[in-house]
Amino acid sequence: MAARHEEIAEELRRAIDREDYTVGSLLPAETELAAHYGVSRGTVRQAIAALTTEGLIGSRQGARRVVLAGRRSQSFTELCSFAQWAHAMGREATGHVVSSAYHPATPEDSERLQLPLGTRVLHILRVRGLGGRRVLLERTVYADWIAPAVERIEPECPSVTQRLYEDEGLVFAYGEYLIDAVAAGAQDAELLGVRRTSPLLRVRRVTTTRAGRPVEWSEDRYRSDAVSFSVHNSTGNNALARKTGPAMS
Amino acid sequence: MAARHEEIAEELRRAIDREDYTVGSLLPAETELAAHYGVSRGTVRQAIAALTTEGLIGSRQGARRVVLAGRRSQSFTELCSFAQWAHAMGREATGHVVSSAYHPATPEDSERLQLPLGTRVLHILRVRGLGGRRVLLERTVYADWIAPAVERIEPECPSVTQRLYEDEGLVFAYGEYLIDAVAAGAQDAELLGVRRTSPLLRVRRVTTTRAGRPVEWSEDRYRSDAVSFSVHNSTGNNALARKTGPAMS
DNA sequence: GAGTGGTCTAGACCACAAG
DNA sequence: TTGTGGTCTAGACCACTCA
Repeated sequence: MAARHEEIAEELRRAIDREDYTVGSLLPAETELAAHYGVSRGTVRQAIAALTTEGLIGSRQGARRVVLAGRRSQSFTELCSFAQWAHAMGREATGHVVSSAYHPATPEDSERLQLPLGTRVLHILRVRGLGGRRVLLERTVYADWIAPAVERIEPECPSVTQRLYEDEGLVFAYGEYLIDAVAAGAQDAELLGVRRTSPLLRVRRVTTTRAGRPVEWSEDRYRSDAVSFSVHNSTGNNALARKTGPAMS
Repeated sequence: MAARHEEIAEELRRAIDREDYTVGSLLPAETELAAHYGVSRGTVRQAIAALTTEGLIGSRQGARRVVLAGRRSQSFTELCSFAQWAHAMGREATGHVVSSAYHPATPEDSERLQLPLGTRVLHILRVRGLGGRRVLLERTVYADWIAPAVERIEPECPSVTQRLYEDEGLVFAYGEYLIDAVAAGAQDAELLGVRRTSPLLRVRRVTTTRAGRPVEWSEDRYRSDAVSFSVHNSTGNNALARKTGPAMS
């Protein structure tokens, strides 16, 4: 059973999706919503806070809240799991392990995974497909404590994330993403079926458990004609930041 | 005077920056913090909610909160304003208008800026520099109601955002960003001083006022060796989403 | 000036984690 | 079992927007 504030948040999202509240229109006052749902004002505010961080509505003291966007963003799970994302869109995801090997943790591995230098970590190179087309190259490094479970997964498994949840109860809870563009190298070009020097969208990410323990870090390269990323941002919720690249520092 | 919960949030951020609380360590309990700051538990929770959406700390029911990251993300203002971002890093930003012209709003303009089809909107192409290097090409479309104010700004003005605030009191409050990679075209290559087909990071964005009124939309192309973007995300705060590109739809 | 959201309190009960 | 965060309430006062 979900919390009452989550139910209310979900009802409001649906109402926005249904265009009961169109983009640019005003939401009812907190007190009206509280009366309508039979809850206290605090609970309504909690529901509304969720929609605010999702970028769906905006507010200013003294004025009614405004509907900013109508599209529902996907859950964190769908962001972490390529297969679950594909499934939510009604498409089929494939996965294929190109190589898999243990290496001692480099200083970079060590810092990102919070492991001692030299710990044996598992490097895996995967090609991921969407609807029959190769769209993504994943170069992933797994922490030593999860590596054995990853190794037990068959090479063609479409959803590693789901398998790690089913087999180990492992849940991804936090992620940090660094996004830029790179030219396809020889290996990228061959595995993705694009020309060398084609532009690719690169995402370097670290994913951790609910307890803050890093599980994996990965460098993902997407075909730029197949995938893009979207971010909602506001004065009250600055999840996105611009960084200088290596050539500027 | 800032709200008490903001002061507390700021103190906690500084404590994390100072490494009084190191990454991976536990935060004091809510009740302890409430007693320490002499406020109620609700106020502490409000402060902590801010750090949570910033991706600095994580929490699970029943366990103490965990410090997830130490780096402070930049404000929304610094994301919107290239010049203010540069200034915060101790660098100098430049701007140069290459072309400026009115055009009737296309269906695309009309939808993104929520204006009637055919409204005369202002198209501006700018090259932005950072520390003497050209790093960004902005192709921006301004809504009719702000265009006259934009036209009055001199072509070499380093910060359009700041001028619009000073002259018009205009504040950017919400943004939606769509990020992917493209190959540099002939004009891109010439204006940015890179080879044709070089990978560029493309950001298409719409920015709106606090009242939810769209001000501008822009297609920005960054030299991929100069700039990247970072996003914090979690189960409770999914600002980031993956999208299929045109070639997949 | 009326209405609205922002802030803060003080207390209650529950669900979950960890020893 | 104990402590923790998660949920919810009922009320108060303030700051701001808008007619």
